[in-house]
Amino acid sequence: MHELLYQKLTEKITLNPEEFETVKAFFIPRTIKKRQYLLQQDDVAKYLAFINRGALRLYTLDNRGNDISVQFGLEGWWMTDNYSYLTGEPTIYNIEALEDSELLLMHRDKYEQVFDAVPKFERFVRILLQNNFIATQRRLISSLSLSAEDRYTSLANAYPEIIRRIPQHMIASYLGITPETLSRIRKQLIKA
Amino acid sequence: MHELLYQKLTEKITLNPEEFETVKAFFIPRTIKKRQYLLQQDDVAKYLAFINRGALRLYTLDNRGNDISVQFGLEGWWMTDNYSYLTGEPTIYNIEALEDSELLLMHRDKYEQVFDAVPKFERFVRILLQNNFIATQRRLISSLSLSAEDRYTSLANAYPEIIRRIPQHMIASYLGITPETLSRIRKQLIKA
DNA sequence: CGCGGGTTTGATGATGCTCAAGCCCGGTGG
DNA sequence: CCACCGGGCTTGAGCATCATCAAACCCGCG
Repeated sequence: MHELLYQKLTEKITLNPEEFETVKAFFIPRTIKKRQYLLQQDDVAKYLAFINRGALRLYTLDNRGNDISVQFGLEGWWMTDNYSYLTGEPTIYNIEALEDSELLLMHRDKYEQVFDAVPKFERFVRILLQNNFIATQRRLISSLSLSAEDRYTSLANAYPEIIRRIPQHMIASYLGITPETLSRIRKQLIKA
Repeated sequence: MHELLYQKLTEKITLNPEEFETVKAFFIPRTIKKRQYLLQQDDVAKYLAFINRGALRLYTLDNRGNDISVQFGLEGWWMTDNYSYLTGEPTIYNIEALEDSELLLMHRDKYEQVFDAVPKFERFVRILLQNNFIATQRRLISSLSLSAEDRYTSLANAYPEIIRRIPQHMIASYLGITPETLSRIRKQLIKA
């Protein structure tokens, strides 16, 4: 159950067995079925989720009620609304399960405690935040400078797994285009 | 010279006079003239800059050579390429002065040392990174969901100072539109 | 005074949206 | 086991938004 977590942590920081056991004890395993929610708008993000198996989506609604996919998560990825999780303010996001999923959850009450118990874990979380920031900035630049087709192909090259497992209309909203446009782009690409 | 820095730090963390003196000693004052560069593509971001006076712009070139404004900075703001600054990898960005500016610079060699000397400062930097991430995510959502006109008006409402002091074609590239389109949008808005 | 970069204006065209309809396919109930 | 939904994907036609290209204008600076 915790092998993937161990692998992902030790990619970024070195942990001896006792330290890993300590960190591990802070996580609550939970399964969540397709279409269930881990977080809903106006609630506080109580959990930081590590995805052991399955697929999640973080999205929000714009002022016209359109659904915008902000982030997807697959095995080995982390999901939460960092802002709400860290500040305790209500969130503007929703996190839903797109497949039956196994999660490891860390409650926000424990957040400071883990850092005291295993200081290296704080470094890990900072690296995670940092990487999220960099990835979001790059995505912003592509959304400002690339055509819809280029944005799709670069997503498909970087994360083929996302294309395979995530419904198309959600990928469309992630790219900032309509489902119709994405359908036409795919048709174009198959011909070429 | 350091009043604005003091003010900005104490908005987020509490520092006693000695602690502030310690932090202050880590910064190098530097003036930079309009059109000079603080950072150029393929270099390593050696400095984290606090803007005491003036205006800076962080931008990059897309694959067609178009200039994209990623971030602006005015008095009281911080500028660097966090990725390059923290990892030591070469940057893909440029930072140029749009006005004659006064900066307070912290060299990346000192970065870990300040944290040892004044641990609270680390908290400050994390809050800064965090806020950058949240702001970038929000901007991504607007760029995916709002029209060019709505993006312009919300920027103008949130940061009128930016509109006043930054050349129009740079604001256009920040919004992901051409200078011509921005000119027409402004004309429209004046009529209404 | 004239040069040159930035902004404006106009005409045209491409990209992607909207609205509407049909299709495909998996899930549900008879 | 089959028929019938219903959601998601596709297709088409017309349209809005924004880009491109070209030219004129404006104004600060040398």
